[in-house]
Formats: sequence, C-alpha cells, structure tokens
Amino acid sequence: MLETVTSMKTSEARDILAETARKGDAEKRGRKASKEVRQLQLIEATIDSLAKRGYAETTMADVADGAGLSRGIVNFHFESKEKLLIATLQHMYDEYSAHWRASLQKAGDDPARQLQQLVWADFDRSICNKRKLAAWLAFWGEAKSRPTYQALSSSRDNYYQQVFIDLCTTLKQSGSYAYEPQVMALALSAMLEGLWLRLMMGTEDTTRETALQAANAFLASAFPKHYG
Amino acid sequence: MLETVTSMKTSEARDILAETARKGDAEKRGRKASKEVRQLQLIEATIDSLAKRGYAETTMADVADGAGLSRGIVNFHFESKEKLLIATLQHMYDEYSAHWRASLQKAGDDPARQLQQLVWADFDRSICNKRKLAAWLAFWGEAKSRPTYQALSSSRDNYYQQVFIDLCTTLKQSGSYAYEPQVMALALSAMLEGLWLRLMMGTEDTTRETALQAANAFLASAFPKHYG
DNA sequence: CATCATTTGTTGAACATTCATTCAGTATGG
DNA sequence: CCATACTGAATGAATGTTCAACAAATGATG
Repeated sequence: MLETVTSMKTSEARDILAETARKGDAEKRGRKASKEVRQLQLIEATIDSLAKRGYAETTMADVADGAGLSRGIVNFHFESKEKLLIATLQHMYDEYSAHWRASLQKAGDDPARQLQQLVWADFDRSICNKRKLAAWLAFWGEAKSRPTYQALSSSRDNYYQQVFIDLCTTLKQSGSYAYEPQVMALALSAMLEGLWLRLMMGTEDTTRETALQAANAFLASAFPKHYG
Repeated sequence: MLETVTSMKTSEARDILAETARKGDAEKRGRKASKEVRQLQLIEATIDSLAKRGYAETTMADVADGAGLSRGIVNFHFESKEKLLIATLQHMYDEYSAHWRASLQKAGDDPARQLQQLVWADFDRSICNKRKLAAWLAFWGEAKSRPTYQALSSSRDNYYQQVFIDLCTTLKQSGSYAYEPQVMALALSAMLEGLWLRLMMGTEDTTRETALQAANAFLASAFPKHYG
C-alpha cells in the first residue's frame, strides 16, 4: 500500500542534509555549507506542500514553515515562487530520469526484458508513492496553461516515447505481431500514465500492486509470445 | 484535430442562452428569466477560464469578464468561488454522464458493441475537446487535496469501473480469454484516462484520431475474438 | 593565537498587490 | 411601484517580495 502523505514533512530533507554532511568531506557543515543542501531542503518542502495542499494553495510561507526556516528564505535561494516551482519540477524530472535509465541499464540487451523493466520502474516505491504522485498531478494540472512546465515535460516525454516505439518495433519483428509500433507504444505509455493517475487520485481499489498487475496483463495480451 | 481554446470565450454560452430563449416558451427572456441561464453562462465562462489560465489563476473577475457581466455577479448567483467551482465540476460530470449513458443505450444488447461504443464515446468531439479536457485536468490537479472534488469524482468513477468489469467478465466467457476481468478493466480504463491526459497536455503527436487508434489496438489485442 | 573585518546565510517586519466578498444603490420587468 | 436581477466601488484578508538588521563562518592581521 502507498504510505500516507501527512507524516514526513521535513524528515526526508533532514536525512539528505545529514547524509550530505556525513559523506561529503569537502562540504562544510552548519551554516555555510548550505547553498545546495538548503535548496534541496526547500524543494522537498515544496513537494510536501504540493502533495498536501495542492498547487493553488501552496504558499511561500507554507514551504518555509515546512522546512523550519524563516519567511524570506525562499526568495534568497530561489529568486521567486515561480523559479522555486520550476526547480522543483526539474528536480522531480531528474530523479525520474535517473531511475528510468538505471532500470534500462539493469535490463541488459534483451528488448523484452528492457520493456518489462521500464514498466516495473514506473511502479517502484522510490518513484511511485503518494507524496510524489500528488506533486506530479499538481504540476500536470497547471502544465497546459504554463509554457515553462510544458516545455520541461514535452522534450523528455518525447524521448521516452521514442524508446517505447523502438522496443515495440523490435518486439513486433521477433514476435510477428500485427500491430503498428507507434500505436501500440502510445497505448502502452498512455496506460502507464493512466494507472499513475488512478494512484494519484487515491481511489481505494487501485494500489501499486493492482496497477502492476494491470500493466502486466497489458503486456501479456499485446505481446503474448514474449510475456504469455 | 482539436480546436484551439482561446477563441470561443462567451460564444458557446451565448448559443445556449439563445437556444434556451428560443425553445423555452415558459422561460422569460432578458433580465428576469436569468437564474438558470445566467448560472449556465457563468459555468461556461468558468470552464473557459480554467482552460485558458488553469485552476490557480482562475479568478472571479476573470469569470465575470468572460461572461461579459459585472464583478459581483458570481457571488450573487453562486454564494462563493468554491461553490461556483463545485457547480462547474458537477455540470461537467452531468454532461459526461449523459453522453456516456446515451452511448451505452445506442449500443444495444451486444456486450462487445457496448464496450466499443463506450470507448468511442470518450473520444467524441462533444466530450473530448481541448477546452473541456483542459478544464478536467485543472480539476484533477486539485482533486486530491479537496475532499469535495474527490467525493464528486469517486462515486461516479466507481460506477463506470463496475460496468467495465461486468463487460470484461461477459466477454471473457464468450471468448474464453485467460485474463482476470477486474485487472483487464483497470488496464482498459487506465489507458482511456491516459489517452485523455495526453490529449490534455497538448503534445503534438497525439490527436483524437491517434488516441482512438490506440484504444482500438488495445481492444484488438485484449479481445482478439471480438475485435480482431 | 586573538582580534577584527568581510563575506555569506538568515531573519522577520514592512510593503504592495491581488483577489474574494460585501453591500448600498441602480435598473428593469411585471 | 414592487420585486428582483444586477452593478461596481469599498473592504479586508492573504500572499509574494523586499530589505535593513543580524548572526555565523571564513579570512586577514598583528
């Protein structure tokens, strides 16, 4: 089951801060060492606020309070609220990207296994938890009316989509399937995003486990020779 | 292709107003007859604003201006901004519901045809256009942090989901498929929502036509005996 | 090593703006 | 002339941003 949103607040940011202070010898602790750590801490607090209150109700005071810092701090590290939110979205994309590429790496050379791994990656705990899903949804809700968000999204999404298309093309050849690779890739990626959407909305009947079952059922019916 | 958002403003509301004034003899025209018509007009203006500016930037002044009326008008007809938004969401759900049920009706008794019609219904022009999709997305983005929206959504969504499950169960029997009906219904509905999401985000490569192709490809691979 | 100066991070009150809401007054249909 | 729809200026609350003062770390100096 997905964990609850309300509990974690600054804990995660504090972990990061502690970890950085531990392993980074070059990094100085305390007040000065902040810059990057503080920014991360504020970004985490922003994700918390987005998840708990939604985009429209996320305020600078909320973020500052969530990080346990003063009101003016955000404008010091990020120039404005808008830039904070863009940095937060960027951070979430970077994290997703890294996880995605790592999964692809881990899968080796077999395209069937690669596709399977990519699907699984989307439902990994580290990526797919209530807090982050809620933050994603908050951004998506505003993305269409904000060119900046849209630009950030579309370039990466197009890349992922192309990888899916390539994998579908390869599998079609080795399995003699009838589908059009572009079409099947769209159906697949749409379903993954739709399952995310379900998880984000927090309906009782959809959990990470059932979502993964659905994704596997799709693979089995679309590529029976590979996943049947 | 989907039409653009920016152009229609009050035109649609004016059509409705004109239409109501035309066919409703009992309804009085002009200033007095307003109540219901004005409310509809304001709801349409709200959808316009949600589509154009997003949830967070939708203001009462925006809605009033969009409807070509004065600033205080919304608080007169709806009590508050929150109630306006709830009424708007309700209106969109009612419209979707009506269209959905009509499609099911039209399909007759054949379950395969029923499922096909329901899928098509989701991509009908009257439901699936940029303006309304953008408004849906705006609501979804806020739904998780607003119990009222969530309550409005979940009850209906559960009903639709159950119909999908029932249809999948019936098709499984008549086609001797191996899947679990609940799982396949989740995969199907998730894909439909995911395709909506793609259309909402306005990526170039996804149009209503390609989305429908993807949906059909899914049906063909999941229920080959019925749609192959 | 002690002291001072400088740089850098941080604070919180003040400010300006935006926005939902209110309401006394106006216009209009019956 | 009454009831009702409507207006738009006034109000107050919420919020992003600024900035002068403060604190801590670092560096320079003797």
